[in-house]
Amino acid sequence: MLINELSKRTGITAHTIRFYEKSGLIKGVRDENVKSNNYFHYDEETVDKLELIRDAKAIGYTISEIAQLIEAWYSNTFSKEEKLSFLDEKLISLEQKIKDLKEMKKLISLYKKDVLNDEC
Amino acid sequence: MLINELSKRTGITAHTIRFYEKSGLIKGVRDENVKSNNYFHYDEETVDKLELIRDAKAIGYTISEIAQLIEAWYSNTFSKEEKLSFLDEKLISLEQKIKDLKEMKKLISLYKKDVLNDEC
DNA sequence: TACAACATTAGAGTATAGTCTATACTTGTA
DNA sequence: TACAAGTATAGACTATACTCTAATGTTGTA
Repeated sequence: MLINELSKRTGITAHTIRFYEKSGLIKGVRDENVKSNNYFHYDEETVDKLELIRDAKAIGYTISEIAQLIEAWYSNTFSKEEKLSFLDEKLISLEQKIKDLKEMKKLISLYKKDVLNDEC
Repeated sequence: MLINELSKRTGITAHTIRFYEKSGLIKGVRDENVKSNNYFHYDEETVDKLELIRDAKAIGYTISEIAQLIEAWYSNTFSKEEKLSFLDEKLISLEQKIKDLKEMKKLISLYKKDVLNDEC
C-alpha cells in the first residue's frame, strides 16, 4: 500500500509517517518495476509497527527507544537471549518508572495534607 | 541574596534561575538605593519557590502549570477547594500513567513469551 | 590598581517530536 | 486533456525546557 492508505489505516498523518521513516522506525520499499515514480510501498507489518509505535509513545517511550524495540522485535540480528535481555531491561525501567510515579503520588498527597491543614 | 547565593542554596544554576525569572515563576527585586548596578535580590520565599519548582517538575508539571501552581500557592486567588482539585487532577493523571505502564509491562511479558516460544 | 569573580542582557544552540511549506513530479478521474 | 489528488524531498518552523556564549559592566580582594 502507499503512504496515503497507510495513513488512513493507522490515523497517523503522512508527514509523521515520513518522519518515522526518516527516523528509521519503519521502512517502505520502492517498486523496481515502476520507473516513472519513486513511491514507497508498505506492508501489513508496517501497520503493526505503527500501532506498536503509538502504544509505546503513549507510555512515554522516546523515538530512539522505540527504534530499539522494533529492532529487537522484527529483526533477526538479535539472538533469543539478546531479545530477552533487551525486553528485561525495558521491564526493569518500567518498574522504576512506576516507582517514580508512586513517589510523585506521595508527594502530591503531602501537598494535599498541607492544603487541608491550611499550611499554605 | 543575589543570584549566586540563591543558586548555591538551591543547587539550580544561575542560568536556569534566570530562565525561571523570565518565565515568571520567580521574581527578584532591584535595590532602589543602589544606582551603580542592576542586580536582582531574592528573598527566602524564592528559595521555597525553587524547591516547589523542583518538586513540581518531578511530579511532571510543565513550566506553565508550575506558574499556575505558584500563583495558587503564593497568592490567595485560589480557594482551598481549587487547590485541592488542582492536585487531584494531577493525581488522577498519575494513576492513569501507572495503569498504562502496567499495561506495557503486560505487553512486554507477552513479547517475552513469544520470544521464548520462538514465535518471532 | 590589577584582576578575578560576579552580574546583566540578548540571542544562539540543544534535544525531542513532530508539523508545515514550498517545489516539483506522477497518477487518477471527469 | 485539464485538473485534482497523491507523492517525495529539503528545509523551515513550533513547543518545551533548558544551556550556553558573547558582550559589557560591577564588585571584591591581594
